[in-house]
This record gives sequence, structure tokens and C-alpha cells, in this order.
Amino acid sequence: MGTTSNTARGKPAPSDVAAVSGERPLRADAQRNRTRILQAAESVFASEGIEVPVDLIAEKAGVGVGTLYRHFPTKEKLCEAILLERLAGLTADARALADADDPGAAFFGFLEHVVEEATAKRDLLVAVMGAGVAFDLAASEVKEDLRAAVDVLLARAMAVGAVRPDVTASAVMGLVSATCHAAAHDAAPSQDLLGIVCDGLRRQDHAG
Amino acid sequence: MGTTSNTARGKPAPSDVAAVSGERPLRADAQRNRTRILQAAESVFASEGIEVPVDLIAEKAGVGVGTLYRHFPTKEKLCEAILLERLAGLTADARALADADDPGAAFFGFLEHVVEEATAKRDLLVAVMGAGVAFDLAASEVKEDLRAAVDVLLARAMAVGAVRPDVTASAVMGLVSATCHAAAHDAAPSQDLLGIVCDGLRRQDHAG
DNA sequence: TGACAAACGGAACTCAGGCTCCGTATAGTG
DNA sequence: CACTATACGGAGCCTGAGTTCCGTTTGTCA
Repeated sequence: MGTTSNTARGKPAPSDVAAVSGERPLRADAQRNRTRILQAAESVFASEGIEVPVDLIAEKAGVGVGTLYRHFPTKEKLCEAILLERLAGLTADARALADADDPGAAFFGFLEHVVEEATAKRDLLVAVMGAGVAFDLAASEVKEDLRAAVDVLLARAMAVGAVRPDVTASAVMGLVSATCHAAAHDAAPSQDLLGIVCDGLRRQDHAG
Repeated sequence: MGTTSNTARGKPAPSDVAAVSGERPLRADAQRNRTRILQAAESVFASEGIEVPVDLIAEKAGVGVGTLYRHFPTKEKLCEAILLERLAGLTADARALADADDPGAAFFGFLEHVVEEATAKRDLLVAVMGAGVAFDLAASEVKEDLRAAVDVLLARAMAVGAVRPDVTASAVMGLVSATCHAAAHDAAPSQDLLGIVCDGLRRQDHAG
């Protein structure tokens, strides 16, 4: 899913935004290092959690800590950068589905997509969607964008009766985040958990 | 709910177990301090999260750090003590419902109970049921007991068709834990989220 | 009440992890 | 090729949190 949106994501240039928004053009090696750091951080955070020492990230990226800190003045900023990127990606994916033929499929498909993403890259998404940490500051706007995009999918899915009428986008995001969280630990395969949650989200026409 | 089980929990003497299992009878003030520490820790952990410095707990308990560490040789051990107590309490609650008249109500009522408990005492339960941290060691046995107790409720609820037949106790625990987690952050009221999850757990006889 | 073991308090130690500083290396330019 | 601004590396500083130590206090028992 989300083919259209892939332009907004992917490995090619995770630092596009920063590079463009920055004033001067950044020396070639600096640009390269920045990218390396982002990729390393993403990978390490994903496999070890946000707790890992910054030194490890620098090492994995093949740069010194000094370099890392020149690009991202704070560990928190580094996390933020990655998170924002990822959230933006999801938002794009959601928007790409906004006028899909089957609103129900679009909605549930998106949820599945999110869970897949988050399962692959443990912690991160979960942390944000659950608003776990303190990135709320800068992330809030982006997060709000995502919520809005989800809201569109949700509204359309409701309109065709694919989703019960009494849920909010926040609740959906919370549940999805929760699913990832549970799956990330042990519990059960994320697909199973999500399946249950999705059934709960559908129009409830069960007897009692 | 769980009135019968209340004997196994409650404020009166959170340190009973340890006091009994210990060899010598513990001097009166020591016993009192131990209790104070446990209560303080429970309260502080609940409101601030497990991250709080040990000093804070000692302060809130009105004892020195030294005293705290004499009773619990490690912060981790302190957490464990609280968690074990709480899990044991939940297990007792679950067992008390094992022969309830209405298995479906018992099962869903229990889930609601867990969410209430966890919402009140943020983080803690969530951390364990999700197996979040590293308490797995000592907690695993108790956790397994809980799982087993939940399994009984689940099996009975399935038997009467109140719950779909393809869920595991682990999945249930994961979902409940995750729901608490999501509710603890922002998302939506825990009751709303749990409601959705529970609908997902019910026999799914919806059309498509 | 006196004596002693048990328990206390909290200053200080240890260690880990975030972050800074500055001497060195190098991309970019004429 | 030389020259300079830009960027790099990583030793080391600093803070904060967990834990220990030891002189003082206190419960307990005769």
C-alpha cells in the first residue's frame, strides 16, 4: 500500500527537509554524515530502543560523537528528526488513501500498514503515537496532521458503515499504538491483535 | 468486583508476605518503615512513573535512602515487590471469578477491573503485563499464574459463546495492557478504548 | 534502667550517559 | 597548489541516579 506516497519517504534522502530548509548548502561530507547518522539512529533505536547511548549511534554511523552533536544538538532533537520524518511519511500514506474507492478497506488497510511499519521499527512510532516521551513539543503539529489525515479515512469509513459511529481518530490512534506496543513485547502476533481491535472498530451488529 | 479477593490485597499490610517469609521477626520500627516505603513507592511510581529517583521515594516515605536500601537491596527489587503484590492481587481477583454464574460477564468484568486498577496506578501493571522491563525474572512465575487464571475465565467465556474462539489469554493480556498504556497517555478514556477491544473479543457475528 | 543488637539517616562514592572543546583533517575555490 | 572556512574525532567534563558506609539512634529484653 501507499505506493503514491513513497516519494515522501524511503531511504534515498532522509535529510532532504533539513538540507533544504538549512541556509547554506552543507559541505558534501557533512551531508553524507548527516544521512548516515539518521540511518544509524533509526536502525539502532529500532533494534535497541531509545535508551541506547548516543555513542553507540555515532559508532554505528562511523562518525565521532562530536559530529553527531553538530548535526543534532541534542539526543532529543535526533529522535525528533526521525520521528517527524516517520510521522510525515504515515501522514502522506494516509492522505494518499483519502479518496480510495473502498473507504473501509482504505481505513483498515492503513491501520495494518501502520502496525507493520511500527513492528518493523520497534518503539519509535509507538512512543510517539502514544505520546510517550517529551517530543510533544515539536512533534505535536505533525502528530496533529496525522490525526487529521486519519480522521478523514475514519469519517469516510464510517460513512459507508464500515466503522461504528462512536469512535474518534484519537481513539483509533491510541488503539493502534497500543496494539503495536503489545505486539512489540510478547503477547501475540501483531496481526492477530490488530484483527481483534479492527473487529471491535467495525459496526457492532452482534447480538449481545 | 472481586470482593472475596480483597483479603489478599488492600492497604492493611502490604508487607505481610515478606514479613512472614523472613526469618527473624523484624523490629517494630523496621516493619513500619518497610510498609511506609512500599506505600510511598507505590504512590510515587503510580504518579511519576518508574523513572523517579529512589531518593524521592525515601523522602516521601519519611526515611533515609539507607533505610530504603536495607529493605530492598535494589531499586529493581523494590519494583518487583510492588509488582508481585499487585499481580498476585489480580490473580486472586481472577480466581475469585472462576465459578461466577455468568462467565461472559465475569470475563469482561475482570478486564474492566484490570483497566481501572491500572489507570489508577499508572505504569506499573502496564509495565509488567506488557513485560516491558526486566522484572521478568522473578515476576515470570507470578505472571504465569495470572495468565493461567485469565485463561480459566477466558475458556469459560468462550464456552458460552461470549468470546470468539480464536483468542489466547496472552493476547487478551497484551491487549488489556496496551489499552491501559494508550489510555494512560492521551488517546481517549480507557473505558472507551476497552469497550472497543471487548467488542473485538466478542463472538464476531457481524456481516462482513 | 542499662546494655546491645538492630535499624536509621544521609553524606559521599561510583558509574554511566549526555554533551563540549579544541586540535586536526579536508572539501571547495581561485 | 595553496588557502581557508567548514567539518571531523574523541578525550574529557558534568550531572544525576543508584548504591554503600559508618556514626548515631532506638527498640527490645533482662
